[in-house]
Parts: sequence; C-alpha cells; structure tokens
Amino acid sequence: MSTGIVTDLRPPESSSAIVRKLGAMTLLSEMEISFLESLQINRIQVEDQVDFIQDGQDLKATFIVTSGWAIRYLLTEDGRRQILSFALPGDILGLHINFQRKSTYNAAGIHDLELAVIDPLRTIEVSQKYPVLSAGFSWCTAREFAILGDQALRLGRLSAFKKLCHLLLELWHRLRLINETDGPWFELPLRQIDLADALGLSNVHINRQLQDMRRAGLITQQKNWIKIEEVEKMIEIAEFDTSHLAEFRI
Amino acid sequence: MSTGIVTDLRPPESSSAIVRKLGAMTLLSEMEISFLESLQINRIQVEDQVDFIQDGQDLKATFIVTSGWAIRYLLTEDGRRQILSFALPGDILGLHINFQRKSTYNAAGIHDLELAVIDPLRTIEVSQKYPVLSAGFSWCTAREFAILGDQALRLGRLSAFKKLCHLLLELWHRLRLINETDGPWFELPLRQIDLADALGLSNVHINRQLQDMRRAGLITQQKNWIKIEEVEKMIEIAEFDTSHLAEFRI
DNA sequence: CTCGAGATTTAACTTAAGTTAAGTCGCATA
DNA sequence: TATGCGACTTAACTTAAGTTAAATCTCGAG
Repeated sequence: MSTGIVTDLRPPESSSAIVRKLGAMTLLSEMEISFLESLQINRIQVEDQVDFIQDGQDLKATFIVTSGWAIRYLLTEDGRRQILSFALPGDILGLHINFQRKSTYNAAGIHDLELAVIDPLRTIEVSQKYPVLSAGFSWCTAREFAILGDQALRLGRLSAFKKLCHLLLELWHRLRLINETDGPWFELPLRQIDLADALGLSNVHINRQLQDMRRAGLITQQKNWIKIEEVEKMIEIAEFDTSHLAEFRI
Repeated sequence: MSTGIVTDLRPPESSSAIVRKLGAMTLLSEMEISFLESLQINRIQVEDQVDFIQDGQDLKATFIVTSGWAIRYLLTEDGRRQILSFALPGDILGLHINFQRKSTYNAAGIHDLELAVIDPLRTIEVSQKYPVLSAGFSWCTAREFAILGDQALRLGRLSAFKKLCHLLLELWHRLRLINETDGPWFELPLRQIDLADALGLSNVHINRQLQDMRRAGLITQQKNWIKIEEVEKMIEIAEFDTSHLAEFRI
C-alpha cells in the first residue's frame, strides 16, 4: 500500500468476480490477486442452454464463471430435469475432480455465460504456493456444501411458496456478495421452467406461486429483473438461515 | 514389496474404513496407511440420535467415521427434519471448514457411531506432505458432491417408490466399497422415519412404499438387515446411475 | 412374565401439486 | 408491419402423498 491510507479493503469493482468474492472474506495481496487474474486468461463464451459439462463424460478442465450464470443439473430417463445449483460469477466448477475424471452432473449456460478455462494442475499449484487462496478455495467448497444442503431442505421439506422465497433469497445473498445486486433488485435470467426444475415443481405451479407472491406484494418483476420488496419479511416466511451464506471478514 | 508377490492390492479388512475406502481407489504406501491410522487415534462414541455437530455452532474439529453411521440434517422452524446425507464408515465430516468455522448443518449419531476426532490443522499437513492422500481427500469431496446431487435428483424428481429404491442402491454401493455388505444383504440401522426424513416423505408413506417393495419381491428385511433381491432390476426401476459412485483403481 | 415406550401398520379422509389443454402475450425476424 | 415461436397464463380435472388417529407389534427393563 504505497499511499498509506486504506479507504476500502475490498478489491475494486473492476476486478474479476472471484477476486471480489474471495476479497469479501479475506484480505488478498497484490500477488494473490494477480495470480487469480492470470488463472482466468483463457476464456470462452457459452450459449444459452448449451452444455459445457456432461454427466459421464471426461472432465478435463476446471472452470471459473467470469460473467453470467450456469446451471448444474441431472436428467431422469424420461427427460425430466433437476437443477442442482446455480453457478454465479466467481463460482468454480470442477475444482474437485475424481480419479476417473468423469463428471457426475451436466452443466449448461444460462443467458450470457462467460467462463475461464483452467488446467486442473494449476489448482494444485494453489495449494502449494498460495495458502490464503487455498483456504479461500476450501471456503468456496464449504459454501457449495451449505448451498446444496439448503437446496435439499427446500426440495424435501418446504412448500412450493416457501421454496420460491428461499431460492430467491439465496440468489440475492450470493449476488450481493459479488456486488451484482442493486439494492433489493437483481437480474434473474431464468425462465419459469428453470425455477420449476430447480425446485422440483411444475412450470404451471411456479406460475401460480409467482403470481401469489406478486399479489402479496413480496416481489416485483420487470423484464429479467426482480425486486424483493421486504427482505426481512421474506426471510421470515421462507425460514431462511442467513448464517449459511454469511458475509464477514477474518 | 518384500515378498515380490502381490496377492491383493487392497488393504486388509483389519485396517480402518478410510484406508479401505481410499485403498479401493488407489494404491496406498505403508507410510500413507500408517499416517491415516495415526490421524484416528483420538476416538469418541456417539449415542443414537445425539448431535455431535450443530447448525450455527463452532466446528472446531474434523471427524472421520470409524464405525457406525451418522446423519447430516437440517430442521425447519416447525421441527420438520431433512436428512441431507448419511456418513458411513470412512467418510469425513468437516473437511472443508469455512473461515467463520460455524457449521451449516447438524450431525447426529445413528445406532452405534464411533468417530475419530482430528485437529483441522492436520488436514493441511496432508496437502503438504501426502500428495496421494490429498488427491484421495479431493476424490472424497467430489464423491460427496455426487452423492448430494443424487439426493437432490431423488428429492425433486423421483416418485416415492423410486426414491426408496434409489437411496437403498446408493447405500448398498457405498457400503460395498468399504466391504460392509454381505452379498445382496446389508445392515440398515434406520427407522422408517429416518428414511422418510431423508427422502422428504411422511413416515406413513414410507411404510406403504416399503410394503409395496416387499410385495413386489424387491427387498427382504430381517431385523436391521435388508436384502436387495435383484440389484440390476432395482437399478432399472430407480434409474440409478452407478457411474456416480463407480469403483475403480487408477 | 408383564409392562410400556417406541416403532410399525392400517384405514379414512384431505390437500398440495401435477397434468392437460387451450388460450394469450411479447418479441425477434422476415 | 405481419408472422411465428417460445414463454407465460388460466382453467378443469386428476393424483400422489400428507394427515390424523387408532390398532398392533416388538423388545428391553423391571
């Protein structure tokens, strides 16, 4: 720090999403930030609804979402889809690769997705040379588990209405961490059928519940954007546990 | 190898479950095996249905299941329970700890659970000194994700009957890897209400479906033991993807 | 052997969500 | 400006699973 005055510990908005994400949890050195940026040199664009990882196929690369969203999902034999999780900017896919290097899920782009493609060997480099980033990646993994646990709770034990509230709150909290919310507003690039497949419901029922939510004054939608009218009230309704996605600095 | 003749690459049955589990995937050296055993010196017993990890509380230790089963679960405000996953012998809990070191789930013992309690710092030692074990732990993590993904598919998109078949197949495959099956038989230390809470169903409905399965000749139960009469047929019914839990050696 | 708590079973009834099908809307393209 | 496809909406009807409650089983403690 040459100026000697620190006005904001967080990395600037211009930095990549993963830097913003990890920087929200711990102070990153210039070296760590530039290493993270160097990981993300090789980029690809993925079209809407196009797979870039396929269940059962070789998974040779690790990906970091640099912008846009991705979905991880599974299919039943009759073609029904279960979305397992949403990958948002700064999220890592394929960090833990099994010995067989076969994927156990599909992943596809949503709307406009841009990915950084990384040689998995470089993640080993992280654990040897960058202990802070290594801890950061471990935190990302713990976070993924927390998110998947919440997804299981939603799928198994919440009503359709609460499922929707709970998922919207998860997305809002995760997007806020990487500075991609505008107050109570955020961009939701999902069709109703995507919400249905994430929550184990039919598209018709999602439609009914969304209308109930609008009528109850809980949300407002405009194009691809959605506003959560009263976050606290919705947290109450959905029994959302904010500590699972808590923001803080060590 | 002093004898020069290798009769069986797998660690003997006398070794601990995590050695059997990792040994099923890769050849472990004597040093690696004895390190794993040394990790598991400090053991505790956990009573049936008693929590050893609590949602929101500090998580200061990493655990390895040495015998018996554990459940990871969440509760809704009105006390309904969603079991996220079963931890079987050789499974690790709390491997990835977030910066805050707060748990995002509860964990409790089932039947007779014995755990090894480990200082989380020792898992860092693994990544620095034991690259094969480090890869093994990474494989464990990938496997946990695959298991949670299958759980989400079950909860969101399978019928009650298929849910049950699918879960029983998962447990059979996982137990077989650590040599805890007896052909088509395995010990199932769960009450019907535990199955219900794992599958997002009511205990009454689990009872109905179990009876249908018995009548269809798919399973036989005796005390705490269960037999899958025709694994292949059940795999077909449940649309179970065995490659998600594939056994193989590198 | 008896008792009692917990677990399982059974039945009657309810309900949340699914299915199907026929609209309507919105927007990108010709 | 017209056209057509995908997304959304609405309604009527079906169904899988939940709820409640009572009966039965099981097995360990006394």
